[in-house]
Order: sequence, then structure tokens, then C-alpha cells
Amino acid sequence: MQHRKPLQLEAFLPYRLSLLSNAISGAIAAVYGDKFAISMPEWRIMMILAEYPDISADEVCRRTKIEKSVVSRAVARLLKRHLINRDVDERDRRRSILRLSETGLSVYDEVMPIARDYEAKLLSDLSAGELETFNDMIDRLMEKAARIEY
Amino acid sequence: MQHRKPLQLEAFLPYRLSLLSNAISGAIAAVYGDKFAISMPEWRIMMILAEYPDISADEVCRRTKIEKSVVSRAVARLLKRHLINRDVDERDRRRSILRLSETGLSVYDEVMPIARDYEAKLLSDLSAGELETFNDMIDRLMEKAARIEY
DNA sequence: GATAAATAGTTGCATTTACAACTAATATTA
DNA sequence: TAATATTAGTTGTAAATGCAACTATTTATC
Repeated sequence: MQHRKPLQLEAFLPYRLSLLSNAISGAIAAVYGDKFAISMPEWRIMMILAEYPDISADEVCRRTKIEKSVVSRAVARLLKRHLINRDVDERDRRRSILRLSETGLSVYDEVMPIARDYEAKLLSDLSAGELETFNDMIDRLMEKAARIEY
Repeated sequence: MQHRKPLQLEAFLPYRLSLLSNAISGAIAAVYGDKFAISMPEWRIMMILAEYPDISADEVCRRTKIEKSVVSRAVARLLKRHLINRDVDERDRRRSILRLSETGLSVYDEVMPIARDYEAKLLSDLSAGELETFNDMIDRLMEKAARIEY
């Protein structure tokens, strides 16, 4: 018998979460990708910098979990397109200080409402209580995932 | 004022789901990656074939949402390593019929318990009710995401 | 039944990614 | 303070990705 029932793939949480996350991220990526030719890591970095201006590339890595060479190249591209600015941190000259430029902010201000609107539509059928529960579980799973060892 | 509060990135669902999904998928990928040098698309395909043997590559694409050239190359690699078998569908000679080989099944049977165990640990702090709610919301969000248009 | 359209799967190719090796700056230790 | 280790960021490179173009087969249309 080759057909295995023990798992029920469609009930396998990692698989389900991956499909859901890809569907959602992909939908939003289509917006900033089509409109501004911005890649997903680039957009992630812009979001982080909108919320936490003047942080280093390293800090961006830690928050986004994007690999540092990817961040480095994304930062280079954002700089070339003048979407962000970079200074050297004079207290530690290895560190950069990154922030959105005026242009970057205006792009952010154009894309973010669409993303937020998408999120709102997505969540419109959930009650406030359900949403809170959902968010709570994501937090707990996130913490748990960080803790589990083999 | 550059610091924007309207969003609270950490509360932005697409971002949160992406971090969670990557954390979980990455943890499991480390298992089959280290042990068997199997890539994530390859593993996804193996999982699908364990549950739905004798389906076509196209069917694999539809279920996993993996791009068809990626599936094509992953299938080629799985064939070369004798982890799956392929026949031509005689009712439609464009179609392939894919299924796990004996070797593939044994790899699956070795990896899957670890993945399942990981999932169980991950979910161990959720009550049965919470888990049901969580799964229910994933389903609803998945459906909603498929429906939303711009 | 010949011609055109659609579908399954493969392949070419430019871009993206991830790992490791590297450079430059800072922190630690003796 | 000299030697060593650590950290931030960049770059080289092999592999993975995604789109489009392609082949082979089947389906639809005339």
C-alpha cells in the first residue's frame, strides 16, 4: 500500500502556513513589484526602515531574518535608486546608519496603504476576538519555534 | 518626523506569517537537508506523492504551488537519485505518472516522523480547541486570499 | 480530417540566493 | 600596547529560481 494516510498533508501545519504566507506575500509583492520594480527583500528593508529609521544593516538582518549578503545587495540597489540614505556610524565605523530618503518615504507612503488595505480585506471576516486569538497563537508558535531543539 | 507609527510592523500579518512560516519550514528543511541532501521543493514533492501517488507533475504544481520548471528539475533530480519513479500516462502521453520509489518511501518514512514530531512539539502548548480555531482561520484566510482582487 | 488552440513538460537564460571568504574596524586579552 | 578574536559589511561563486520560449501531444474548430 503506497497511499499513506498518517499525515494528511493538507492538515500539516508547516505546509499550510507556507502556502498561506506565500499567497499573501505574493499578492502584496505584485503591487510594489509592478508599480516600482522593488523586490521582496528590498520592500522588507523599506518597511523596517520606515518603522525603525537610522538602524544598521546588521540590525535589519536581525529583524527581518534576511541573510546579510542579500541585505547588502538590496541596500546597494536601494541606494543607487535613492530610495534610502546611508551614513557611517561615527561611534563604530563598521556600522552603517540607514534610513528612507524622501523618495523612499513617498514610495512607502504609496505602497503601504495598499498593503494595509489588503490586510484589512483579508481579515475582514474575522471578529476582533478571533484576530486577537490568531495573533496570540502566531506569537506563541514563533516563540516555541525559536526554542525547539533536536 | 520619519518614524511612522501607523503600521507597527510587528503587527502586520503578512510579515508575521512570513517570519513564522520561514522559521518552521527552515527547521524542518534542516532535517531532510542535512540527512539526505534533499531540497525544499524536492521534499514538498515527496510529501505530495506520499499522499497522492500516481499523479502528474502538473498536478504536483497545482497542489504545491511550486513553479513548473522548478518541479521539472526537482523531478529530474529525484529520478536520478531513484527516490521517485515516472511512467508515461498512456491515456494522455503528455502526462507523467509520478510516485515514490521504495527508496523514496523509506526516506519519507524516516523524515516524516521527525517532521511530525517537530509539529507536535510546536503545537504542544495549544489546546485542542485553540488548534482547531487556528486551523480554521488559516483555511478562511487562504480562501479569502484567493478571492481578493485589486 | 486538416488546422488552430490548448496543455504537459523541458530547457535556455538572466536574476537571485546562500554560503564562505574576505576587508576593515572594534573589542578583548595578555 | 601588541596580538588575537569578534563584528559589520562586501564580494566571489555555485546553485536555485522564475519567466519565456520551445517540443510533443491532445483537444477544439472549421
